[in-house]
Amino acid sequence: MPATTPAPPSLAAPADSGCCAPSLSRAVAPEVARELARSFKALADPARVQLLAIVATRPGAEACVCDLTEPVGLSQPTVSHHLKILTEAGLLEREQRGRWAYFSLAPGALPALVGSLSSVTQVDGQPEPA
Amino acid sequence: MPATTPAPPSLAAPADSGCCAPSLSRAVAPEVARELARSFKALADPARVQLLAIVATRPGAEACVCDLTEPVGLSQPTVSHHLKILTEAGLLEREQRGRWAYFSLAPGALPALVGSLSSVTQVDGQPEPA
DNA sequence: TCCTCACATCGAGAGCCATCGATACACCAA
DNA sequence: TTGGTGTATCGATGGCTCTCGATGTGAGGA
Repeated sequence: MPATTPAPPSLAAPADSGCCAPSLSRAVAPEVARELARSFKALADPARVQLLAIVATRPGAEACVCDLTEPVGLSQPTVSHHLKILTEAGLLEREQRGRWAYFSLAPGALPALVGSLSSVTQVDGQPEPA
Repeated sequence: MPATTPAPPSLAAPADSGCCAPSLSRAVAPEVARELARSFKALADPARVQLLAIVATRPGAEACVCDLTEPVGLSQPTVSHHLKILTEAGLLEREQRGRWAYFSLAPGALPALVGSLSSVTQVDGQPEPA
């Protein structure tokens, strides 16, 4: 919808200045943004999304590495690498059980991430129906 | 909880095979995972998280490029680059208005992304209280 | 004790990405 | 038409990351 409004900037800025209001800014602290981005980076790989999904849909919601290499079609070191990233991001939990390392969804991690994103973008209360 | 269970794998697998069940897999289609990862990759940069937050918290929930360069502390070409990535990911909408390009949150984009993630990881119904 | 197995780490190579200055493009005003 | 201004694109560069084979590590079983 290319509205044909001439030039009224987002808020009450002097007509001359065009747009570029005085910069209220600081909508989100840089550290918060960095932390959020760090979490999303953990989700920014197809293999890791698949790993999360496979772990989540397993009976008991847990899986060992050998359960995961075949479905994602990657080598064992690579899968181990991705699992480490997911664990360090707090999305998975690791539990050594004998020779096997079991990975499970970290309870509440994803909802917390979603909540942070929502609060930062102010869409938590009103999910902006399409 | 480091349970000391000897070796009972996640589900009913033959004792000899250890773990590595027959691979039910296909918890999520590769294309779906790729698409989800693509969206999250757009959020996997602190500058882009900040941009989203700034746009969202602006009165009118829109901003032009010149509104954004200063708060994020990046050059105009770099901000333009990030905005393009967010737009191509469907998270922002671009509207040319005279000389200015206004960016606003794409309605429903973030909730949809959150929904996809939740359905893939099966945590939508039960948010797994910590 | 020795072997086997599951997993992590190491080191290397290839590709991707964030960032910038320079520049091109589009639009408006005079 | 000309000049000024807001944005997008281009090309280069440095850093990051995905991936693998090889190897190390620790736990169980014979």
